[in-house]
Amino acid sequence: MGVCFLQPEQKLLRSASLKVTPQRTAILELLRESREHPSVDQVHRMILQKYPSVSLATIYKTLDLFKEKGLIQEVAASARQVGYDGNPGFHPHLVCKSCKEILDMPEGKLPQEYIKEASKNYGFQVDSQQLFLYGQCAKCRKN
Amino acid sequence: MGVCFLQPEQKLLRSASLKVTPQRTAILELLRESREHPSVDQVHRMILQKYPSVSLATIYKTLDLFKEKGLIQEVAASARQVGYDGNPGFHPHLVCKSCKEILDMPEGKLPQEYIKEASKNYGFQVDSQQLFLYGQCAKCRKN
DNA sequence: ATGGGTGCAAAACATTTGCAAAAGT
DNA sequence: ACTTTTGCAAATGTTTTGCACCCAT
Repeated sequence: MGVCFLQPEQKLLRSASLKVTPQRTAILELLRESREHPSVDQVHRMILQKYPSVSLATIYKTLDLFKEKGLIQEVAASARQVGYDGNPGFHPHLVCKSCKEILDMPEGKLPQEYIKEASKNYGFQVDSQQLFLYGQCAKCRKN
Repeated sequence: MGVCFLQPEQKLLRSASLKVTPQRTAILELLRESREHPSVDQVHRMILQKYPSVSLATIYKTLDLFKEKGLIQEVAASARQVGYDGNPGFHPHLVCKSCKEILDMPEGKLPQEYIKEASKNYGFQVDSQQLFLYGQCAKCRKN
C-alpha cells in the first residue's frame, strides 16, 4: 500500500506498532473527531454506516487494544455507562445524572498533590488518572 | 420487631427510609467493614455464607438502591472492574493495573477548583466526584 | 510468505424482569 | 392489613472465544 500521504490516525497506529487497517483507521478517526463518548455499541453502529460488514467482536477487540496502547481512554462513568474518548490525555469529565451526557473539561490540569501523596504514603506509582464530577448539567437544571 | 438496640447499619437504613431486612443489614455491614471493593458477585458469595438463600437478584437490587440513596458508592475502576465501597464520601482510589487491587486514599480532600470551574464555565452543578489514580502498587513494583 | 486482523456464530457470562410467597411496618 | 422486599426462573443483554479466511507488512 502507498505510504506517502498518511492521515494522522494512520500515523498514530504506526507509532503504536499496530497494523493499519481500514477498520482501525475508521474507529480511531471517529473517536478523535467525536465530542461524545460513544459506547461500544454506538461505535459499532456508526462504523457500520461506512463499513457495513464490521463485526461487533472487532469493535470490542479494537477498543481494548487502543486502550492498552494509550491511543484512547475508556470512560467508565458508572457500571452501566461506559464510553470511549479519542483523547487519551487527562481531563475531568462532567457526568449529568439526569440526561447522562458526559462533557469534557479540557482546561483541567493534573491533581499533582494526589500523585505525590500516592507515592509517598503508599509507594504507588501513578501513570494515569481520571476525575469524574457528577451532578446536573446546565440544560437539565432549567427543568 | 424490637427497636431498642439498633446496629449502625439499621439506623442508616432507617434514616434512608428503607425497610430494615436481614439481607440489607448484612450487605451494608459487609461493605462498611470491608477494605476491599467487592464486586456484585463477591458480595453475593460473602452474604451466602451467612444467609444461604439470598439470591443474586437481591444483591443487584440492593446495591443499586443503596447507591441511589447514597449509603455506598459504586467504584467503576474500568468497564470490567466494578466494585462497591461502603464509604460513600469522597476519597481517591488507587487502582493497580497489575494486581487489580483498589486502595482507598482516605486523606484526600475535594478538588474544589474543579467544582468551581464546572459551575462557572459550564453551569454544571456538582454533587459528588470520583478520582482514580491508575498505576502500580508497592507490592507489584517489587517484581 | 507469514503473522496478525477480521467476521461469523456459538458459547459464556452478566443483568434484568415478572411474579408469587414472605416479611416489615 | 398493607406495602415492600425477596427468591426463583426465565428472558434479555453483553462480552468473549474459536476458527477459517483475508489482508498488511
